Amino acid sequence: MPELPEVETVRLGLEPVFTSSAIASVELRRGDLRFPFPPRFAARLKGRRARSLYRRAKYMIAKLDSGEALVMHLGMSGSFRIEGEKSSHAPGAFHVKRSGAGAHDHVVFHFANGARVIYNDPRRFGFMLLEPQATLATHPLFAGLGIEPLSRDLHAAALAKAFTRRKAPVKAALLDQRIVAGLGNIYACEALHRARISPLRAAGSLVAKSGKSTDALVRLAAAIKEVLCEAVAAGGSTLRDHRQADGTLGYFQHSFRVYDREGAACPTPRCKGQIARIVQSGRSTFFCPTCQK
DNA sequence: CGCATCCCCTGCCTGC
DNA sequence: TGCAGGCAGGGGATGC
Repeated sequence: MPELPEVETVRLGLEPVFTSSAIASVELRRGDLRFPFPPRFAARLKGRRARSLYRRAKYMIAKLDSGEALVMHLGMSGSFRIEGEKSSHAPGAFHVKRSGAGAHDHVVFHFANGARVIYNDPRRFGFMLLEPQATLATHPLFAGLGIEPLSRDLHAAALAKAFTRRKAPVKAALLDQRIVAGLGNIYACEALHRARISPLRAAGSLVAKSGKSTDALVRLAAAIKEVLCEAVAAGGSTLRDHRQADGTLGYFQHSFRVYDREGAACPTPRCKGQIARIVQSGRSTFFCPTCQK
């Protein structure tokens, strides 16, 4: 389920576990997810401790005290859950699940303090890698990544530069990881609606002749940040509730203005339009043909 | 090179 | 009730 806000929520939940205790052992329940696990995956993690857990696009990266980086991607259906963690919430309660392996539990990290982090992924589009920290930036998965959408690097001029002469629809351009890294299908739709830009417009048509940015790109850059920030805040709330550290959608899904709302009235004030669904690059696009131009 | 299509895999929902 | 078909939030490979 994860898009960037969900990955960020998962990262926030996992960070204290990964950085406060060493990995005692790792159980692999199968040899591969999307890719085979790296050679000696469990052995290279045993005894290691993470100095940090950060996010780039939709990747989570744990910097280990061995000099290696554990890279984790949730794909379409990956999630983590935490078990066996001491909680200040319910002192004395036996809330620790004695679960046997659930279906599709593929990896279990056992930590020295007794916590377990379990990776579950029915579709197995997720993956984990172990790479030297020093060369991570040049790894094929990371070398070509575009602008981090929640950073200061995302602004109208940067979008103008990236969109110049691009004939692909702006929706496709927003999903291109080489342009904006980590914006997924839902939030691309949501951002375009908030910016009142049609997903069908050629990306290059949003750039001024001079190559400079336009009002539309100013709105788009702001809309991307705004919708992601709101979703991260919503995910963070559910995390603080201690209900889901697992990356399923938080209640922000109830705030979608267009995604999965085909046929509904456009939520833009005074707009009489109706949300439409089309397919672009093989993926659903939801938008309002009336107010998105 | 830029862009569209297809595919990896499983689960869930819809319609017959 | 069962079953077939379509669809899913990611992203890489392929081919035009």
